[in-house]
Amino acid sequence: MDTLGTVRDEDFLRLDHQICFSLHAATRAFNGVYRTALKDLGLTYPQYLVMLVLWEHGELPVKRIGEHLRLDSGTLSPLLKRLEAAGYVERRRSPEDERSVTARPTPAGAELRERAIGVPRRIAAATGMPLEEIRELRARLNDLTAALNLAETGAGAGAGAGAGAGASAGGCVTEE
Amino acid sequence: MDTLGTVRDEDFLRLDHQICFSLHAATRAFNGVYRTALKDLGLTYPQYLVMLVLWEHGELPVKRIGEHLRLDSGTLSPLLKRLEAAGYVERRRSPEDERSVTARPTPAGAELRERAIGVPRRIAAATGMPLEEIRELRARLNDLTAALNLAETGAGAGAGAGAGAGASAGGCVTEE
DNA sequence: CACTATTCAGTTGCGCACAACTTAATTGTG
DNA sequence: CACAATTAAGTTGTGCGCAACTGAATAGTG
Repeated sequence: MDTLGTVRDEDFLRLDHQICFSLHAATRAFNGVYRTALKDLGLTYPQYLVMLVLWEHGELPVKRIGEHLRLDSGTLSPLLKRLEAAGYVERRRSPEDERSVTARPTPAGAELRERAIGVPRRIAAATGMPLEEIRELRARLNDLTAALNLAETGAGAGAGAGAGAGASAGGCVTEE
Repeated sequence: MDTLGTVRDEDFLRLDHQICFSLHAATRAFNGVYRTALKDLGLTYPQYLVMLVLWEHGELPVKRIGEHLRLDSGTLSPLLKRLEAAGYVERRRSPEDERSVTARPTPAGAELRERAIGVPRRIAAATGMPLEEIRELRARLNDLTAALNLAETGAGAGAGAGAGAGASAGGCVTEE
């Protein structure tokens, strides 16, 4: 098996190109498929992610939505404003903490879920992958994300094994 | 093994949430790590991708860069303008086809490669993955991207096996 | 040759992502 | 209680990604 030490920097530049670009391209390909699938619903893909969270949890403070999706208020505030303008979401200041704003689906937003419920199946079909493989890939990506987030927030080079990768995933993605 | 037919739509909504979000999150985590790694060089991650292509191929028309990275002129034109403003890239109209504009690294851009050559190793270390696993993941993502692009550009539901997925990847990513 | 169709780069407009900042409310401490 | 530190949302500015469009150059057709 290759180790980091046996590969020349030159080769790394090429491999780097490939892995990071693959991820980049896969995400944009996913976005493209979602874009068409969500066009009828009038949702963008990030808006859809927010609605998935709200459908699952009901009313949530912006902060909590951000924790589920790893997004900050700079992204969520205008996004929620647009969802509110579209009539899918209601926002209001929390009575017990005036700093906090909670969002929840309106009746129209709840109804939207019925229309969105066929979307994931179409996406899964578009991947042409069996569910088992999709799950496997998901697990791999979660490990990767956890390792990268870990590496970025100070922890050493983290060069060793992939151990501990799964640990820091807690609280990130909505776990199953 | 699961097939698409044995899973309820409800469960799909949750799984969908997870796989597409995992990809989304992994890409942003990658972006974050690159952002810090590229800060010294004054490059963003997409600018780095363009420089990788130019370092490898020398002078290229905007069109070709876009084919390598799956980006259109709407994204590349302003990006190349910024790279030009930074002094890393030269642009000029092609003499034999006045519609075409070619870009190539300036001396400063070529010199930048020497400073960038350590970046991929740091990224690889941050993933905490052995190279074999990275390659495996990359292959999986390329299949996924190919299938999604295929599904989007007309071809039927593409629900069947993953067969043929690798085919349409030709011409997309810079192959090894 | 004239004239349409295509190709390529660039621009505009919109939404997302993120850093940096502002404002307001709450918490903690002397 | 007063006052600093923290927390939550929102705002601003920059860059990417993409759809839709413009304008110029080339290719193709009668």
